[in-house]
Amino acid sequence: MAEWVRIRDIGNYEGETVTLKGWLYLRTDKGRLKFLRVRDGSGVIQAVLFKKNVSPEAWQAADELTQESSLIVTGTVRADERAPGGYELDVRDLEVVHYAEPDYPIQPKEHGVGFLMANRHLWIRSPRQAAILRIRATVIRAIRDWLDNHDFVNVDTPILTPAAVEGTTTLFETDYFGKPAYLSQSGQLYNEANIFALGKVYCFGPTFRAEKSKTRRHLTEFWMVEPEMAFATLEDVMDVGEQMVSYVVQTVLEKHRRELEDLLERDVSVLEKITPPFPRISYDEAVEILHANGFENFPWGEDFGAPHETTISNQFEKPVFVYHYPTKAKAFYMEEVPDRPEVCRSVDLLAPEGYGEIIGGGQRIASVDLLEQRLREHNLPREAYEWYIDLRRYGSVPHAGFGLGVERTLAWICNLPHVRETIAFPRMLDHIYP
RNA sequence: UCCUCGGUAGCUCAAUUGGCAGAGCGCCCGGCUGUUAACCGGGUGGUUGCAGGUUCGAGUCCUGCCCGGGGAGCCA
Repeated sequence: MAEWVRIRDIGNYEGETVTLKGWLYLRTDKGRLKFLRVRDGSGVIQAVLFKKNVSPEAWQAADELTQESSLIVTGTVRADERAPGGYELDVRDLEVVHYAEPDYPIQPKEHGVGFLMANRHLWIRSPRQAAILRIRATVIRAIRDWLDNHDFVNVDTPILTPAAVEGTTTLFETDYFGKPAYLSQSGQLYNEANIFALGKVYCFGPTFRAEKSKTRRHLTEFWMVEPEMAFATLEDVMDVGEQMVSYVVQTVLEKHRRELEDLLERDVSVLEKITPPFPRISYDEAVEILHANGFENFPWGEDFGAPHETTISNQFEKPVFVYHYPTKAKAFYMEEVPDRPEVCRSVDLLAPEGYGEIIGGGQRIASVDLLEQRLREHNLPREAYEWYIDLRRYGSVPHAGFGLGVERTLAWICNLPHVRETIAFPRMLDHIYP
């Protein structure tokens, strides 16, 4: 057998005889000539069989190949403009590992999303879905690389959390040795403890929200990276956010330009513009934009819904930071703006093209008194927060952080209609199979 | 939870005013040395989501239920 190579690297082997191991994606017979579209997880290539060039056994084997059969092919790599991808394999030998049963449900044609989701375990084999999953891996790695290279320490925060931190209506409850426990919605509060040990930290893991949300932007289980920094302010959050997001986008462009253009039909020119700095506007300015663009009656003080976010982000080519939200519209731990307590030092980053909020964060309350006041205002059980209050009692510092949602970021970069395509097995309201 | 659209062959869909259940793809058989979701010929394929009702007659009309898509609300 010749050297086993990956299809992605096939251009390095022009004129050489190589072996590929993969699955049959598509077959076209033309008499004594067969075209086999073979994929191996790294890419797809067209293998060409001429009857006169292979053994009768190999020809017979190829004749009986069904879609998704696994196979090993050996042949010569040849550049050919007629082949998708520019290279094809002139097959000399073919071995079938397993004949797939002839009723593989997913055809290379249009299918409904309900059918595809029911067959998600097979759908991920299609080139477009596999490309998204490869880009997802690049996004995650780029995030980690950027943070690791900027002195952030990765500290894992717990997924099982104790009772009733902020009400249980949006938390998944589980049984913890006879007591209720809840799947984590965020690692932020634990991150705030970790920065006092390590300065700058991040956690990166799955988070769970039991919200009855049924939109293109919501999953019940999704992945979030949450950096947190000691001796930091709202402005530091925006600085880090725009640097990190830009690095992620440019890294994806560098590694996946061809997949973005060919498989995802992404206009990469809009991604090329994603470089620092990002526009920064206040909540007040955002409300003015709404008033001038069809939402004349939007009341100051309300949080933005999806149509509002889209209208605001459509004013810009880059993601836009919106800061200083009304204090009442945000979480209890947000630091207030000096001399203007009705707004807080919070920030959201809205992705372009209507993809919504991909970052939410801000500066945290540093004072014991203000934190205790906020806990009372929000009717939160003080005993559950004793440890959190301690952080303000022993060397409190200004600190800030944010969370970035992997799936929404990926949906935006890949220009996907729905976040369900950004993860291999999405968990949604009413969908937990397969 | 609310609004809205939908459910017909394995898939994507059609079926006029209530009047014979259809096509393409897939799959099976045959043909073709450059196909790009090939093409040509033949074959295969149905509890019209479920239950009830109106009617000589229901995929079509009515009632209830189930399931799915899109959106809203919700959303550290």
